Amino acid sequence: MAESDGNSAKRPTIYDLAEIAGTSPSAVSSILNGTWKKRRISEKLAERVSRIATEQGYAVNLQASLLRRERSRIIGMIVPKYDNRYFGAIAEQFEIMARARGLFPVITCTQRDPDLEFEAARELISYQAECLIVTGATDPDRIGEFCAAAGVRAINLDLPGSNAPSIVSDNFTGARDLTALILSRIERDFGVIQPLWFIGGRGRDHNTAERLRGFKAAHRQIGLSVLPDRIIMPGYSPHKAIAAMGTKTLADRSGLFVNSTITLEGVIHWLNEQRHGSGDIRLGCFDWDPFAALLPQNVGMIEQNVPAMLEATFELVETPPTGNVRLKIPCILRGIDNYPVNP
Amino acid sequence: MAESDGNSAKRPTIYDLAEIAGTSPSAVSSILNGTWKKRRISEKLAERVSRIATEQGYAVNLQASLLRRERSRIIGMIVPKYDNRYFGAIAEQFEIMARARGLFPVITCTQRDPDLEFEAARELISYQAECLIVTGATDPDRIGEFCAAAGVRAINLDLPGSNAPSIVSDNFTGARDLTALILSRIERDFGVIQPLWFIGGRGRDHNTAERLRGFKAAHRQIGLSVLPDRIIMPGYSPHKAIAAMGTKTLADRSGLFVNSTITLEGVIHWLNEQRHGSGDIRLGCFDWDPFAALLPQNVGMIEQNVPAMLEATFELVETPPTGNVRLKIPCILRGIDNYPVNP
DNA sequence: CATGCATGCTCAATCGATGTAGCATCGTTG
DNA sequence: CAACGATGCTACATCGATTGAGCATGCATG
Repeated sequence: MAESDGNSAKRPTIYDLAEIAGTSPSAVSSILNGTWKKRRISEKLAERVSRIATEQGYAVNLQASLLRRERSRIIGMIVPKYDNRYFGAIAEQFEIMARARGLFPVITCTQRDPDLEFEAARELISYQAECLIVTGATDPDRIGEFCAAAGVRAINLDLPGSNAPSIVSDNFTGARDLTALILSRIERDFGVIQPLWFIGGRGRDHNTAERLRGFKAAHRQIGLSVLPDRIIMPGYSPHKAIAAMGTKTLADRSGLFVNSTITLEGVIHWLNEQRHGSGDIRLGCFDWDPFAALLPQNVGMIEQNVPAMLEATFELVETPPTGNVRLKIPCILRGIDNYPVNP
Repeated sequence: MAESDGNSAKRPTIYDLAEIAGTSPSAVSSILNGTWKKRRISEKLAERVSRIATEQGYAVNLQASLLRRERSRIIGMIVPKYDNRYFGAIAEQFEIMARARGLFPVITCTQRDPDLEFEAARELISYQAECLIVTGATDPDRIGEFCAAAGVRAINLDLPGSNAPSIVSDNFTGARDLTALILSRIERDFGVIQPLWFIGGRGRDHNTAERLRGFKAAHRQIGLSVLPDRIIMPGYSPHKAIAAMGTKTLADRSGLFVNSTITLEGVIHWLNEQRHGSGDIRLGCFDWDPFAALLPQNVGMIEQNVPAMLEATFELVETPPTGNVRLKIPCILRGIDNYPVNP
């Protein structure tokens, strides 16, 4: 970044304002931080100093202020991506709810990169965050360990860890219900009962494992067993999904369980290329997207209950739990009955 | 937030580490911030202190560090929402590019609320941000004025202001080209040449005004004039779009210019309710969304060139311009030819 | 053996805001 | 008129990291 011009005035401090107003820095400080009544500063001086502060474009130096205060009221969050509705909603709701509680939210995006996750966590702690919400981290325990050593509280959101309280969706039940829905729609629309494909995610990832467990449970419930070669876990990005599916052939009347909206992008791309565009496929997707819901093949989406998850998060923030809780928040199944695709 | 437990150790400082290591705080400081070679600290001591720092979970207190340093390297950004691909991409790219330049990005989301925008800007300046990227602000000049008074550089992104350099998409050309595309598709698919509807945004909003200008220019180009009662500007949110359209009747073979993906959500909802689902409508939308692109009625989307916009932004960050530049970044028209909707 | 220089550290002032302790002035009361 | 309380301020230490100045030691050189 360019050095600030020599001529452009430096940011004014309480010492500058005190000199202009002909008073002391202490008075200025207490006037600007609202404690002036308690300190018996006259209304007259308070008004004059406030006016000068506005004129000079004063903004408190939080570095200095927070250094002196015992609490920062900063609450940090790391999120992996901003490229889908789920994490977007988490970030937005988090900021709103934090502000409503008089806290200062700071969010950092970490690109699903374990090292960047760790560096970002360290950075937020350096900012004196009093609490860290670790969202969708690939290695939450590494961060949890550091937080513990630094004496900062950590809460895992979306993906659980073993050394800090965790709040996750009930992935098993959500996936089981979505799988059951897809299976029943295939039967209704195509008249066939057959195992589905599972596409997206990583096998070591807790949520993917849980969803696969739900996926299998729903199959078992109607006497089907899952075919191992129909489980494709190449990660989350669209192009990885496309590459992984490139090797497969998908019969008509197939059903797909798609593990995330970002994977769904790749899946749809692939289906369109394979001329599977129309009525010969049914799919459901874990996570909600308003436009994806309109895809003609789509029979249902799982919406994770972001407000409930964050409500639970802030409850843990406000009253730290004893022991290592793991909360499961039920998901919302949004069944879809789009216009008929087989006219 | 709950007070930190009395028993949990406070965060260690360089003084704590110095005592443990049996050395001075200065030595510890220089070892941990990388200036120790210049200060002729022995490798042996450096290693020992580093080890102790790791053991103790030390993280530098940025409040103290930044207070002393002359530069913060913090670069702030405010964005209105995280609920669409455009702002999500801006936020994500901004963080990546800032980090690549050795800067510390801090982003705040302001809900399109002018007061919150201003408060957030003030807060970022209080964090000692050296530069503020003001994205999609409803009142950028208010923030620009404050930044000028505080001696902090501001750059307007997405929506222009009059007192700071601005980087905006070429909304006029983008809208004109998209409008021309929709008009030509209506002629091709329906055999009619008629004015389109314009839906979404606010009339006083610069981008909406520019897009409307492009919308009108494209009509003029083929000898049509725009009908004033077909211009609906109720804001951006889906439910506002639905409410505003509730009063209108849309003939078959109509064409719609939709001003944002978030408005499009409401439009699609309304169309489906009105049983306009299938092949009797064509629309185009300003802003890109991968799933919205698959809507059968959709004939094209404008993708704003986020990488180019941020490239230009960081160029301004690095070499502050003289005078009040306003850069226009061309958009990308993504024409879509979805599977036939009139089988 | 005095001098110079390199090595390996420590000391202390500093950044800006905060808050406790304290000072000066004024009016009131016994 | 002394004592006291209220009013309206100021002085100063403090938070943790940084950094220029400086100190002590060891070794080499004339």
